[in-house]
Amino acid sequence: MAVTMKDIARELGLSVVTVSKVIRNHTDIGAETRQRVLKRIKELNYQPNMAARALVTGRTYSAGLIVPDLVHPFFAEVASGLSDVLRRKNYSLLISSSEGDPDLERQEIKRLLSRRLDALMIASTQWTVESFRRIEEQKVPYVLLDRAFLGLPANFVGVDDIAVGRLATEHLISAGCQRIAHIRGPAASTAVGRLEGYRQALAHHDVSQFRGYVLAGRSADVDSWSSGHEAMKKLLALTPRPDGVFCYNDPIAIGVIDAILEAGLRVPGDIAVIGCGNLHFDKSLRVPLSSVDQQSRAIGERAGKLVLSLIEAKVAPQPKSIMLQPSIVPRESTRRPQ
Amino acid sequence: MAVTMKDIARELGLSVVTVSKVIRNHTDIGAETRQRVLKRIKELNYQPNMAARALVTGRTYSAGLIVPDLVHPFFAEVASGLSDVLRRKNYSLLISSSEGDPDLERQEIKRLLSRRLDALMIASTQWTVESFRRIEEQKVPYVLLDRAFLGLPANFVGVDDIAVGRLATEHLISAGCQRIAHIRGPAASTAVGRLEGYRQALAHHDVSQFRGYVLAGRSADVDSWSSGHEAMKKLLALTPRPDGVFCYNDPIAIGVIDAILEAGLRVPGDIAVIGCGNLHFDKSLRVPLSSVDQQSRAIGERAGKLVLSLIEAKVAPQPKSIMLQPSIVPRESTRRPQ
DNA sequence: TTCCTTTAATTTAACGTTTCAGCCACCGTT
DNA sequence: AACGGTGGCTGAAACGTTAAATTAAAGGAA
Repeated sequence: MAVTMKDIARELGLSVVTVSKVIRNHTDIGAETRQRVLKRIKELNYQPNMAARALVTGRTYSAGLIVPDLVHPFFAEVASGLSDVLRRKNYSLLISSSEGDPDLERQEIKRLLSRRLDALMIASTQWTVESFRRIEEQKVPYVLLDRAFLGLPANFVGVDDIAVGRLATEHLISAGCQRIAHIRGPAASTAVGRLEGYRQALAHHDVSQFRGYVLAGRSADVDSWSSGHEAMKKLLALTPRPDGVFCYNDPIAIGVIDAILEAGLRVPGDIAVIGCGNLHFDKSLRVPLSSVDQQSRAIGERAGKLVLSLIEAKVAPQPKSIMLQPSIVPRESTRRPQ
Repeated sequence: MAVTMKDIARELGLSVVTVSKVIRNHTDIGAETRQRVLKRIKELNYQPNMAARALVTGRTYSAGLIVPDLVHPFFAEVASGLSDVLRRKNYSLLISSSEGDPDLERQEIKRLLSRRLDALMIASTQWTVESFRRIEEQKVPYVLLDRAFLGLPANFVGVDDIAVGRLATEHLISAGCQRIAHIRGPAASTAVGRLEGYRQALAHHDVSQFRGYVLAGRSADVDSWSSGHEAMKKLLALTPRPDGVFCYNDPIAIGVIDAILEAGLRVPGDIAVIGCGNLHFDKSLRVPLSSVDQQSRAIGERAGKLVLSLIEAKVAPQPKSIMLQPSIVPRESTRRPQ
């Protein structure tokens, strides 16, 4: 079917090995021969068969990425940054979605492992570390994205979630809020970290903590909006009523704002709101939304560089944890006169 | 390194072929032998080496997707739908981004072809059909997504763009608009189709067309917002001023709305606005945005089914063009008292 | 008994590369 | 003239699998 080295070698009266060496830029080929081969390669539009190459070298020049949701802007940006870095080094990227389902995720890990990828990157929705042991057995380097696992010494790239919680809460405090609630995310490390940062900030600045001020958004990513909307209705029923809300992510924050407005209150006048994710359209919302930037794209880029270095390394180096620092993007939803 | 068939065969005193046949469910294996093999496979967590399999069968069980921008919700949803369909049939998906750059796209096509993928799907940013000829030469089935090429009889899955333009424009007409402007997209088939639909609707309903009412957004996807914002400022300077604007996509529409509000006018009171894409957050915008739903996810799913059928087919069937029908999602930005 | 069929396995050869170990001719030394 | 080095190339083997052809043994029909 497609052109092979053998075809080229036969045509030019050379051995296959010679052609192979030209392609891989070996030095022990004469200038004239090299030119002849290159010329013919161009003419025939020859492309090496990566499957064959992979078989003998054991390297596929491709990496896998498993995310819970491709459509979520955070993961889309991570994927984009990643793909950018890998492309430059001639790596391909296999992307698959776990749909937030741990079983599906395990299955995908298995599938990707059977493709003998050079590395795996996973934003995991698992509860246990069993899958990762599997990966380690196969000696495939892997990097956890966004969500870390306590007690699993693995490579990790993500944002510093404690800092996220701390910055957001301090931002509300400096906007003059006195009664700050938090709508937290699901039981992953990210939500735990942000909650911890929230607590730290309140404690550090001597801001009172009230009963019932920390609520869990129902289901994390599936329709965050209604999750935030519901939670905010509960918060509005409390006495004293919060005057600031830090939300696990932006879609939740949007639901929260909608609930506040529906109740006839103003944002940020009565209640200030901050989210996390810094989505593109935050500035065009009914109330432009203050948010914490998670450095999504940078996470992808750093992860890309990290896996490339892992692949190059002959022996597996000590696992590395890369924590990126978040930053506040203030907008209308927290702009209050002091 | 990893477990191979040879290992299993040796341990059980069988030939490699027997093991291979068990894995592929061949009938000519005794029940007892089959059980022994399966048991050992489980225990060792054996996974077939896809590279080796691909080498001999010529099929990689993977497909490639090239999009201009992974972060764009439209392509993210297409990818998501696609990945869903392919996963069910045990296919993997290689995704790469062309960043909207035709040269990069050509390069990515080359890269993916050298991986001997079973099929390719491309939302192309090219001007010429040369790349596609290349793909045809290699006899790899491919499907164009979203953007078609006049005179290239290729498989295509996308929305009916003329219908998009027609529906949007008719929606504005039925909202009582008399002077309808259009901010069009770049020179791809999608923008051409939507413009055509806009023209058809105006003609069909005897609505006047005014000089300067069709503007091109500067650069398509790169910062559509400011593109829409700028264009709208030009439209506001015209006499007569438009009372309805149909925008190529939602980000442009958001920029348009912002420009209108900045000018001290009301949406939809003074000017109604409709976009295209039906993005998730449309309902939470400053002015909830009416939009045309493009069926992004369905496009991905249909494309997935189409490529699967192309892969199964022994001879390349007649190219098939699948046009999905768009639908209007009315919201505040076009809600006008008659 | 002999011959044919069926079942359950095996042997051999490919797939398209890379790796490794040579080989040969030529050159400059001594 | 013999030697060693070097530049430029080749042959054989391997990577892990599947496809095609073959064999061995057992069972059934004549």
